[in-house]
Amino acid sequence: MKLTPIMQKYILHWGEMGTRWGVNRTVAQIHALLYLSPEPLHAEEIAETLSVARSNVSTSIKELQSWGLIRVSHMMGDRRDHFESLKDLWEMFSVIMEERKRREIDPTLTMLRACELEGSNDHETPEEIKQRISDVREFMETISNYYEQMRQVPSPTLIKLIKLGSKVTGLLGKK
Amino acid sequence: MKLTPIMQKYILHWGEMGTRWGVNRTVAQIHALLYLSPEPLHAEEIAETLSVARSNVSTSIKELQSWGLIRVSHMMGDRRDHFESLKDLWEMFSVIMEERKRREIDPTLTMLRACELEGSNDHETPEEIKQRISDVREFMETISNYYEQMRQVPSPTLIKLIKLGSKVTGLLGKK
DNA sequence: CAATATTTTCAGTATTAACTGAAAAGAGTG
DNA sequence: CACTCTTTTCAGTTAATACTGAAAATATTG
Repeated sequence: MKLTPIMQKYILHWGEMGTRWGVNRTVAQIHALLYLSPEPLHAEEIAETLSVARSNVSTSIKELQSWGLIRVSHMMGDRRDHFESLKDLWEMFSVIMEERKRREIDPTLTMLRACELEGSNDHETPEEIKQRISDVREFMETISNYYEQMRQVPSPTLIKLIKLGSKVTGLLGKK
Repeated sequence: MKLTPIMQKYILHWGEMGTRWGVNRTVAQIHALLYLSPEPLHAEEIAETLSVARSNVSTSIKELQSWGLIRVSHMMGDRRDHFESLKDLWEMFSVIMEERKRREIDPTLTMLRACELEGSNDHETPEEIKQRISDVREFMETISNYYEQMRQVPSPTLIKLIKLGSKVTGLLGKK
Protein backbone atom coordinates (compact mmCIF):
# COMPACT_ATOMS: atom_id res chain seq x y z
CA MET A 1 0.00 0.00 0.00
CA LYS A 2 1.40 3.35 -0.96
CA LEU A 3 1.12 6.12 1.60
CA THR A 4 0.34 9.61 0.45
CA PRO A 5 1.89 12.48 2.45
CA ILE A 6 -1.38 13.01 4.26
CA MET A 7 -1.61 9.42 5.32
CA GLN A 8 1.98 9.50 6.47
CA LYS A 9 1.40 12.55 8.55
CA TYR A 10 -1.63 10.98 10.16
CA ILE A 11 0.04 7.65 10.88
CA LEU A 12 3.22 9.15 12.26
CA HIS A 13 1.30 11.49 14.54
CA TRP A 14 -0.80 8.63 15.78
CA GLY A 15 2.33 6.68 16.58
CA GLU A 16 3.62 9.53 18.70
CA MET A 17 0.33 9.97 20.47
CA GLY A 18 0.39 6.28 21.25
CA THR A 19 3.67 6.50 23.10
CA ARG A 20 2.30 9.33 25.22
CA TRP A 21 -0.51 7.04 26.31
CA GLY A 22 1.59 4.02 27.02
CA VAL A 23 0.98 2.38 23.65
CA ASN A 24 3.89 1.07 21.65
CA ARG A 25 4.58 3.22 18.60
CA THR A 26 4.36 0.44 16.02
CA VAL A 27 1.11 -0.84 17.48
CA ALA A 28 -0.39 2.62 17.22
CA GLN A 29 0.89 3.09 13.68
CA ILE A 30 -0.52 -0.21 12.50
CA HIS A 31 -3.81 0.67 14.03
CA ALA A 32 -3.83 4.02 12.27
CA LEU A 33 -2.93 2.39 8.97
CA LEU A 34 -5.68 -0.20 9.23
CA TYR A 35 -8.13 2.46 10.23
CA LEU A 36 -7.38 4.45 7.11
CA SER A 37 -7.12 1.53 4.75
CA PRO A 38 -10.24 0.93 2.65
CA GLU A 39 -9.35 -2.76 2.39
CA PRO A 40 -8.05 -5.29 4.88
CA LEU A 41 -4.27 -5.67 4.70
CA HIS A 42 -2.04 -8.68 5.26
CA ALA A 43 0.95 -8.61 7.58
CA GLU A 44 3.54 -8.52 4.82
CA GLU A 45 1.94 -5.45 3.31
CA ILE A 46 1.75 -3.70 6.66
CA ALA A 47 5.43 -4.42 7.28
CA GLU A 48 6.43 -2.99 3.90
CA THR A 49 4.19 0.04 4.19
CA LEU A 50 5.51 1.03 7.59
CA SER A 51 9.06 -0.24 7.06
CA VAL A 52 9.14 -2.51 10.06
CA ALA A 53 10.03 -6.16 10.42
CA ARG A 54 7.45 -8.78 9.58
CA SER A 55 7.84 -10.23 13.08
CA ASN A 56 7.18 -6.87 14.65
CA VAL A 57 3.91 -6.73 12.77
CA SER A 58 3.00 -10.17 14.01
CA THR A 59 3.45 -9.14 17.63
CA SER A 60 1.69 -5.84 17.21
CA ILE A 61 -1.25 -7.46 15.45
CA LYS A 62 -1.64 -9.81 18.38
CA GLU A 63 -1.66 -6.85 20.70
CA LEU A 64 -4.32 -5.04 18.69
CA GLN A 65 -6.41 -8.18 18.59
CA SER A 66 -6.17 -8.58 22.34
CA TRP A 67 -7.64 -5.11 22.61
CA GLY A 68 -10.41 -6.05 20.22
CA LEU A 69 -9.52 -3.21 17.87
CA ILE A 70 -8.87 -5.21 14.73
CA ARG A 71 -10.33 -8.32 13.17
CA VAL A 72 -8.94 -10.90 10.86
CA SER A 73 -10.60 -11.42 7.50
CA HIS A 74 -9.88 -13.58 4.47
CA MET A 75 -9.82 -13.05 0.74
CA MET A 76 -10.86 -15.71 -1.74
CA GLY A 77 -7.85 -17.53 -3.07
CA ASP A 78 -5.44 -15.95 -0.60
CA ARG A 79 -4.27 -17.94 2.37
CA ARG A 80 -2.83 -15.04 4.25
CA ASP A 81 -4.67 -13.44 7.13
CA HIS A 82 -5.88 -9.97 6.36
CA PHE A 83 -6.69 -7.44 9.04
CA GLU A 84 -9.14 -4.62 9.29
CA SER A 85 -9.78 -2.09 11.99
CA LEU A 86 -13.03 -1.15 13.61
CA LYS A 87 -14.18 1.86 11.67
CA ASP A 88 -16.86 3.21 13.98
CA LEU A 89 -15.11 5.71 16.21
CA TRP A 90 -17.65 5.56 19.00
CA GLU A 91 -17.33 1.83 19.13
CA MET A 92 -13.56 2.07 19.01
CA PHE A 93 -13.58 4.55 21.85
CA SER A 94 -15.81 2.39 23.98
CA VAL A 95 -13.75 -0.72 23.30
CA ILE A 96 -10.63 1.12 24.46
CA MET A 97 -12.35 2.46 27.57
CA GLU A 98 -13.64 -0.94 28.44
CA GLU A 99 -10.27 -2.58 28.06
CA ARG A 100 -8.39 0.07 29.99
CA LYS A 101 -10.89 -0.26 32.78
CA ARG A 102 -10.43 -4.01 32.86
CA ARG A 103 -6.64 -3.88 32.71
CA GLU A 104 -5.91 -0.86 34.83
CA ILE A 105 -8.80 0.47 36.87
CA ASP A 106 -10.06 -2.86 38.15
CA PRO A 107 -6.67 -4.08 39.35
CA THR A 108 -6.09 -0.73 40.99
CA LEU A 109 -9.38 -1.03 42.83
CA THR A 110 -8.32 -4.48 43.97
CA MET A 111 -5.06 -3.07 45.28
CA LEU A 112 -6.85 -0.23 47.05
CA ARG A 113 -9.27 -2.58 48.75
CA ALA A 114 -6.38 -4.77 49.80
CA CYS A 115 -4.72 -1.73 51.37
CA GLU A 116 -7.90 -0.91 53.26
CA LEU A 117 -8.18 -4.45 54.51
CA GLU A 118 -4.59 -4.60 55.66
CA GLY A 119 -5.14 -1.20 57.19
CA SER A 120 -7.72 -2.47 59.63
CA ASN A 121 -5.11 -4.34 61.66
CA ASP A 122 -2.17 -2.08 61.03
CA HIS A 123 -1.55 0.57 63.66
CA GLU A 124 1.61 2.06 62.27
CA THR A 125 -0.05 3.75 59.30
CA PRO A 126 -1.62 7.02 60.44
CA GLU A 127 -5.40 7.23 60.11
CA GLU A 128 -5.06 10.25 57.88
CA ILE A 129 -3.12 8.27 55.33
CA LYS A 130 -5.52 5.35 55.44
CA GLN A 131 -8.27 7.84 54.80
CA ARG A 132 -6.50 9.16 51.72
CA ILE A 133 -6.35 5.68 50.30
CA SER A 134 -10.03 5.15 51.00
CA ASP A 135 -10.76 8.43 49.27
CA VAL A 136 -9.01 7.22 46.15
CA ARG A 137 -10.88 3.94 46.29
CA GLU A 138 -14.16 5.74 46.61
CA PHE A 139 -13.33 8.15 43.83
CA MET A 140 -12.38 5.40 41.45
CA GLU A 141 -15.48 3.43 42.30
CA THR A 142 -17.63 6.44 41.56
CA ILE A 143 -16.02 6.99 38.18
CA SER A 144 -16.14 3.30 37.48
CA ASN A 145 -19.84 3.04 38.35
CA TYR A 146 -20.64 6.06 36.29
CA TYR A 147 -18.87 4.53 33.35
CA GLU A 148 -20.69 1.26 33.89
CA GLN A 149 -23.98 3.12 33.82
CA MET A 150 -23.17 5.01 30.66
CA ARG A 151 -22.23 1.77 29.02
CA GLN A 152 -25.82 0.60 29.48
CA VAL A 153 -27.22 3.50 27.49
CA PRO A 154 -27.76 2.52 23.85
CA SER A 155 -25.02 4.24 21.94
CA PRO A 156 -27.17 6.35 19.58
CA THR A 157 -28.78 7.83 22.68
CA LEU A 158 -25.42 8.41 24.29
CA ILE A 159 -24.08 10.07 21.18
CA LYS A 160 -27.03 12.42 21.06
CA LEU A 161 -26.56 13.17 24.74
CA ILE A 162 -22.94 14.02 24.26
CA LYS A 163 -23.56 16.15 21.23
CA LEU A 164 -26.26 18.03 23.10
CA GLY A 165 -24.09 18.32 26.17
CA SER A 166 -23.93 22.08 25.84
CA LYS A 167 -27.67 22.47 26.26
CA VAL A 168 -27.75 20.40 29.40
CA THR A 169 -24.93 22.28 31.01
CA GLY A 170 -26.35 25.55 29.79
CA LEU A 171 -29.30 24.94 32.06
CA LEU A 172 -27.28 23.75 34.98
CA GLY A 173 -24.87 26.66 34.79
CA LYS A 174 -27.64 29.16 35.46
CA LYS A 175 -28.49 27.59 38.78
CA MET B 1 9.57 9.78 56.03
CA LYS B 2 9.13 6.16 56.87
CA LEU B 3 6.88 4.15 54.62
CA THR B 4 4.61 1.54 56.13
CA PRO B 5 3.93 -1.58 54.03
CA ILE B 6 0.58 -0.17 52.99
CA MET B 7 2.09 3.05 51.79
CA GLN B 8 4.73 1.13 49.90
CA LYS B 9 2.18 -1.00 48.18
CA TYR B 10 0.20 2.05 47.18
CA ILE B 11 3.18 4.01 45.92
CA LEU B 12 4.68 1.12 43.96
CA HIS B 13 1.38 0.33 42.32
CA TRP B 14 0.93 3.93 41.38
CA GLY B 15 4.35 3.96 39.81
CA GLU B 16 3.43 1.00 37.64
CA MET B 17 0.11 2.51 36.65
CA GLY B 18 1.97 5.64 35.66
CA THR B 19 4.15 3.83 33.16
CA ARG B 20 1.06 2.33 31.56
CA TRP B 21 -0.25 5.82 30.98
CA GLY B 22 2.95 7.25 29.64
CA VAL B 23 4.03 8.76 32.95
CA ASN B 24 7.56 8.20 34.19
CA ARG B 25 7.61 5.82 37.15
CA THR B 26 9.46 8.12 39.53
CA VAL B 27 7.16 11.02 38.72
CA ALA B 28 4.14 8.88 39.51
CA GLN B 29 5.71 7.58 42.72
CA ILE B 30 6.57 11.04 43.96
CA HIS B 31 3.07 12.16 43.23
CA ALA B 32 1.66 9.22 45.16
CA LEU B 33 3.97 9.91 48.07
CA LEU B 34 3.05 13.57 48.25
CA TYR B 35 -0.60 12.71 47.98
CA LEU B 36 -0.37 10.43 50.98
CA SER B 37 1.90 12.60 53.04
CA PRO B 38 0.13 14.63 55.70
CA GLU B 39 2.87 17.25 55.53
CA PRO B 40 4.74 18.86 52.67
CA LEU B 41 8.09 17.16 52.03
CA HIS B 42 11.40 18.54 50.81
CA ALA B 43 13.31 17.03 47.90
CA GLU B 44 15.97 15.40 50.06
CA GLU B 45 13.36 13.56 52.06
CA ILE B 46 11.55 12.41 48.93
CA ALA B 47 14.81 11.10 47.50
CA GLU B 48 15.58 9.16 50.66
CA THR B 49 12.10 7.79 51.05
CA LEU B 50 11.91 6.49 47.51
CA SER B 51 15.62 5.64 47.17
CA VAL B 52 16.26 7.71 44.10
CA ALA B 53 18.85 10.35 43.35
CA ARG B 54 18.29 13.86 44.53
CA SER B 55 18.64 15.09 40.98
CA ASN B 56 15.98 12.72 39.79
CA VAL B 57 13.62 14.21 42.33
CA SER B 58 14.45 17.68 41.11
CA THR B 59 13.49 16.79 37.53
CA SER B 60 10.37 14.92 38.53
CA ILE B 61 9.21 17.75 40.77
CA LYS B 62 9.53 20.14 37.86
CA GLU B 63 7.41 17.77 35.78
CA LEU B 64 4.72 17.55 38.43
CA GLN B 65 4.70 21.29 38.79
CA SER B 66 4.30 21.74 35.06
CA TRP B 67 1.18 19.60 35.33
CA GLY B 68 -0.07 21.74 38.19
CA LEU B 69 -0.34 18.73 40.48
CA ILE B 70 1.93 19.87 43.27
CA ARG B 71 2.74 23.15 44.91
CA VAL B 72 5.73 24.46 46.70
CA SER B 73 5.38 25.56 50.29
CA HIS B 74 7.74 26.77 52.97
CA MET B 75 8.29 26.08 56.61
CA MET B 76 9.39 28.72 59.11
CA GLY B 77 13.11 28.54 59.64
CA ASP B 78 13.73 26.07 56.81
CA ARG B 79 15.16 27.32 53.57
CA ARG B 80 14.34 24.23 51.58
CA ASP B 81 11.38 24.07 49.25
CA HIS B 82 8.68 21.75 50.47
CA PHE B 83 6.11 20.21 48.19
CA GLU B 84 2.56 19.16 48.66
CA SER B 85 0.11 17.54 46.32
CA LEU B 86 -3.41 18.58 45.51
CA LYS B 87 -5.55 16.52 47.84
CA ASP B 88 -8.94 16.96 46.26
CA LEU B 89 -9.33 14.06 43.86
CA TRP B 90 -11.93 15.74 41.68
CA GLU B 91 -9.72 18.72 41.26
CA MET B 92 -6.74 16.48 40.58
CA PHE B 93 -8.67 14.59 37.95
CA SER B 94 -9.81 17.74 36.23
CA VAL B 95 -6.32 19.22 36.25
CA ILE B 96 -5.00 16.08 34.56
CA MET B 97 -7.79 16.04 31.98
CA GLU B 98 -7.23 19.68 31.21
CA GLU B 99 -3.52 19.24 30.75
CA ARG B 100 -3.81 16.12 28.60
CA LYS B 101 -6.28 17.92 26.42
CA ARG B 102 -3.94 20.84 26.02
CA ARG B 103 -0.88 18.71 25.33
CA GLU B 104 -2.36 15.89 23.31
CA ILE B 105 -5.88 16.45 22.05
CA ASP B 106 -5.43 20.01 20.86
CA PRO B 107 -2.25 19.31 18.87
CA THR B 108 -3.93 16.27 17.36
CA LEU B 109 -6.86 18.40 16.26
CA THR B 110 -4.41 20.81 14.71
CA MET B 111 -2.77 17.96 12.81
CA LEU B 112 -6.13 16.65 11.64
CA ARG B 113 -7.22 20.03 10.37
CA ALA B 114 -3.92 20.40 8.57
CA CYS B 115 -4.54 17.04 6.88
CA GLU B 116 -7.96 18.17 5.78
CA LEU B 117 -6.58 21.39 4.41
CA GLU B 118 -3.81 19.67 2.49
CA GLY B 119 -6.40 17.19 1.34
CA SER B 120 -8.37 19.80 -0.56
CA ASN B 121 -5.67 20.12 -3.20
CA ASP B 122 -4.32 16.59 -3.12
CA HIS B 123 -5.78 14.20 -5.62
CA GLU B 124 -3.69 11.16 -4.86
CA THR B 125 -5.33 10.43 -1.49
CA PRO B 126 -8.62 8.59 -2.07
CA GLU B 127 -11.73 10.40 -0.93
CA GLU B 128 -12.61 7.55 1.38
CA ILE B 129 -9.41 8.02 3.32
CA LYS B 130 -9.83 11.75 3.53
CA GLN B 131 -13.27 11.09 4.91
CA ARG B 132 -11.87 8.84 7.62
CA ILE B 133 -9.58 11.60 8.75
CA SER B 134 -12.46 14.05 8.82
CA ASP B 135 -14.44 11.58 10.87
CA VAL B 136 -11.69 11.46 13.46
CA ARG B 137 -11.49 15.22 13.51
CA GLU B 138 -15.21 15.49 14.03
CA PHE B 139 -15.20 12.83 16.71
CA MET B 140 -12.44 14.48 18.64
CA GLU B 141 -14.10 17.85 18.36
CA THR B 142 -17.31 16.42 19.74
CA ILE B 143 -15.56 14.88 22.71
CA SER B 144 -13.53 18.00 23.20
CA ASN B 145 -16.59 20.26 23.13
CA TYR B 146 -18.41 18.00 25.52
CA TYR B 147 -15.51 18.16 27.89
CA GLU B 148 -15.37 21.93 27.54
CA GLN B 149 -19.05 22.11 28.47
CA MET B 150 -18.68 19.88 31.48
CA ARG B 151 -15.83 21.99 32.66
CA GLN B 152 -18.23 24.95 32.92
CA VAL B 153 -20.48 23.14 35.35
CA PRO B 154 -19.62 24.02 38.95
CA SER B 155 -17.88 20.98 40.32
CA PRO B 156 -20.25 20.22 43.23
CA THR B 157 -23.04 20.03 40.66
CA LEU B 158 -20.97 17.83 38.39
CA ILE B 159 -20.07 15.51 41.23
CA LYS B 160 -23.72 15.11 42.16
CA LEU B 161 -24.55 14.46 38.52
CA ILE B 162 -21.94 11.76 38.23
CA LYS B 163 -22.94 10.11 41.47
CA LEU B 164 -26.55 10.10 40.37
CA GLY B 165 -25.62 8.90 36.91
CA SER B 166 -27.32 5.61 37.45
CA LYS B 167 -30.72 7.23 37.90
CA VAL B 168 -30.43 9.23 34.71
CA THR B 169 -29.45 6.24 32.65
CA GLY B 170 -32.04 4.14 34.40
CA LEU B 171 -34.66 6.34 32.81
CA LEU B 172 -33.02 6.45 29.43
CA GLY B 173 -32.52 2.74 29.30
CA LYS B 174 -36.25 2.08 29.44
CA LYS B 175 -36.91 4.04 26.29
C1' DC C 1 31.02 39.38 49.87
C1' DA C 2 32.69 35.02 51.60
C1' DA C 3 30.66 30.97 53.30
C1' DT C 4 27.03 27.77 53.27
C1' DA C 5 22.80 25.76 51.83
C1' DT C 6 19.89 24.41 48.17
C1' DT C 7 18.52 23.50 43.56
C1' DT C 8 19.45 22.63 38.74
C1' DT C 9 21.94 20.99 34.87
C1' DC C 10 24.13 17.66 32.24
C1' DA C 11 27.41 14.12 30.49
C1' DG C 12 27.80 9.51 31.13
C1' DT C 13 25.67 5.04 32.49
C1' DA C 14 22.12 1.82 33.32
C1' DT C 15 17.67 0.06 32.54
C1' DT C 16 13.87 -0.93 30.03
C1' DA C 17 11.28 -1.49 26.00
C1' DA C 18 11.19 -2.21 21.17
C1' DC C 19 12.70 -4.35 17.08
C1' DT C 20 15.11 -7.49 13.91
C1' DG C 21 16.30 -11.69 11.47
C1' DA C 22 16.59 -16.33 11.55
C1' DA C 23 14.73 -20.47 12.88
C1' DA C 24 10.75 -23.13 14.39
C1' DA C 25 6.03 -24.12 14.25
C1' DG C 26 1.75 -24.42 12.04
C1' DA C 27 -1.50 -24.77 8.00
C1' DG C 28 -2.87 -25.82 3.62
C1' DT C 29 -2.00 -28.20 -0.96
C1' DG C 30 -1.32 -31.65 -4.44
C1' DC D 1 3.28 -37.04 3.43
C1' DA D 2 6.51 -34.01 1.21
C1' DC D 3 6.39 -29.40 -0.23
C1' DT D 4 5.19 -24.55 0.06
C1' DC D 5 3.27 -20.75 2.25
C1' DT D 6 2.34 -18.24 6.36
C1' DT D 7 2.71 -17.08 11.09
C1' DT D 8 4.97 -17.21 15.52
C1' DT D 9 8.73 -17.38 18.63
C1' DC D 10 12.86 -15.91 20.54
C1' DA D 11 17.86 -14.81 21.27
C1' DG D 12 20.48 -11.04 20.31
C1' DT D 13 20.75 -6.10 19.06
C1' DT D 14 19.32 -1.43 18.92
C1' DA D 15 17.07 2.49 20.40
C1' DA D 16 14.71 5.17 23.75
C1' DT D 17 14.14 6.52 28.35
C1' DA D 18 15.32 7.06 32.92
C1' DC D 19 18.65 7.76 36.41
C1' DT D 20 22.95 8.99 38.77
C1' DG D 21 26.70 11.74 40.59
C1' DA D 22 29.39 15.52 40.14
C1' DA D 23 29.73 20.09 38.92
C1' DA D 24 27.56 24.50 38.13
C1' DA D 25 24.22 27.79 39.22
C1' DT D 26 21.34 30.11 42.39
C1' DA D 27 19.89 31.74 46.76
C1' DT D 28 20.50 32.89 51.57
C1' DT D 29 22.99 34.10 55.68
C1' DG D 30 26.11 36.45 58.74
